[in-house]
Amino acid sequence: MSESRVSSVIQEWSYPGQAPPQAHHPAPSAHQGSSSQLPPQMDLLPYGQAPGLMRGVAEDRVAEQMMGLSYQPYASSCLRTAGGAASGQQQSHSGPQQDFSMFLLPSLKAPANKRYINKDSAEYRLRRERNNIAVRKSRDKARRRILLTQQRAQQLQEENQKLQLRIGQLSQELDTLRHVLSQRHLQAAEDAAAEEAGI
Amino acid sequence: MSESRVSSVIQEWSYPGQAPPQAHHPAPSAHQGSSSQLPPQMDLLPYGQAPGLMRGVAEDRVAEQMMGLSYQPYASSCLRTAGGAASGQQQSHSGPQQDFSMFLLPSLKAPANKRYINKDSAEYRLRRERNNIAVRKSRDKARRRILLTQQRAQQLQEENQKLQLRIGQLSQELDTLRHVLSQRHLQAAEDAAAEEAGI
DNA sequence: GAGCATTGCGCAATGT
DNA sequence: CACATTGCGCAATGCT
Repeated sequence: MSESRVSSVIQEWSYPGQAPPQAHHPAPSAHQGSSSQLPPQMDLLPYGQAPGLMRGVAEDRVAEQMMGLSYQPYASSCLRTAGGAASGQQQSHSGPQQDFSMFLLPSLKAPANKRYINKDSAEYRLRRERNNIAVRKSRDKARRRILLTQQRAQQLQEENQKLQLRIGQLSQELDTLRHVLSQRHLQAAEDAAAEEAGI
Repeated sequence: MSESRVSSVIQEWSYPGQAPPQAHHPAPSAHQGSSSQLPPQMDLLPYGQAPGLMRGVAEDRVAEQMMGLSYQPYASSCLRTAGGAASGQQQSHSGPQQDFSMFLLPSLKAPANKRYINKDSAEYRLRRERNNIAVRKSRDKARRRILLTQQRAQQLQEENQKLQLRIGQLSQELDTLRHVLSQRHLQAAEDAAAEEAGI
C-alpha cells in the first residue's frame, strides 16, 4: 500500500537536514564488479536514489492530482490523507481513520523506529535478494494455486453435468418401474375381480 | 520480467557518458525519502535516481550470485545470461542461453529502439500515471476474477454433493422398486402354480 | 527478534 | 496511440 510512501516521508523527516542515509552507486557500467565495489565514498546515496528526489509517490500522486487523473482506486488517496498508515495497517481497508500524529512533532516520530538502512550494505542486498526470492516463490505458488482452482472449477462443472445426466437416467428408470408396477397392480386387481366373479 | 533490467542496461549503454536516463526502478518508492527536501538543483536526475546508479537489477543478480544465494527460480539467471531477454521472454525459464550480443557493439544495440525518455517530462509522468492507474484497475479485475472462480468452485462442489446425495436416493428407490417387482413376480408365479394345481 | 511469506505499488515491456 | 497485462523488485507487514 501506500504506507510505504508514508514511511518514506517519515524517514525524511527523521533526518532533517542530514544527508539521507544513502549512497548511490557509481558505476553503471561494470555490472559484475559493482556489487561489492561500492566505495561509499561520494555522498552516500545508495543505489538509485538521488538524495533529494523523493518523488516516489507523493509526487506521483500530486502529479496525478494536478493532471486531473486521479482514479485513486485503492489507497491512492489514503496516502495523502493518512498518516494513519504508519500504525501499520494493511489491505483490510481499515476505516479511514485520520491520524495526523505523525505530522505533528515529526522529530519525535519516525526516527525512533526505522534504523538507518544503508542500501549499499551487503546485508541490505542480502535481505533484498532473499526477499526477491521469497516473492518469486510466493507468486509462483499463487499462480499455481489459481490455476488449480480454475482447473478444479472446470472439473467440478464437468462432473456436475455427468451427475445431472445420471440423475436423469435414474429418474427415468424409476418412472418406468413405477409404471410397470402400476400395471401389475391393475392386472392383479382385474385377476382378482375375475376370479371372484368366476367362483 | 527481467527484460526491463536488461533494457535498463541497454539504455545506459545507449547513452554512454551521458547521464543515464535513469534506471528504472531506482527508487521505487519514494520512500527513501529524501523526497521533497531535496534540492532539485542537483543535476537533472529525475526522480529517485542518482546519476550513476543503475544498480537496477544486474547488480542485484550479481550480488545474489556472489552471495551464493542464487535461487533463480524464474528469470533470475536469465537476466544475467541473457541479453536475450530483451527479445522478450518470460518466466518459462527459457534455458540458460548465453547471449552476450548485447555486450558486443553496444553502441549499435539499444539506442536504435527506445527513444530517449526524459523522465522529468510531464508527458512521461502522464504516461506513467496512466499506466499506474491501468495497472491498479487490471489487478483489481484480476483479484475479482480469482475470487469469483474460487466462489464458483466452492459452489460447484456443494452442488456436487447434493447431486451425489440425490443419486444415492434415487438408486435406493430403484432398488426398492426392483425388489418389490421381483416379489410380485414370485407371487404371480406361485399363484399361477397354485391355480394350475387346483384346477 | 530473525526470517520467510504476502501484498500493494510503481516501472517497463509487451499485448491488444 | 491508448489502455490492458504481466513479470519484477521494493518496502511494509504478516506470520512464525
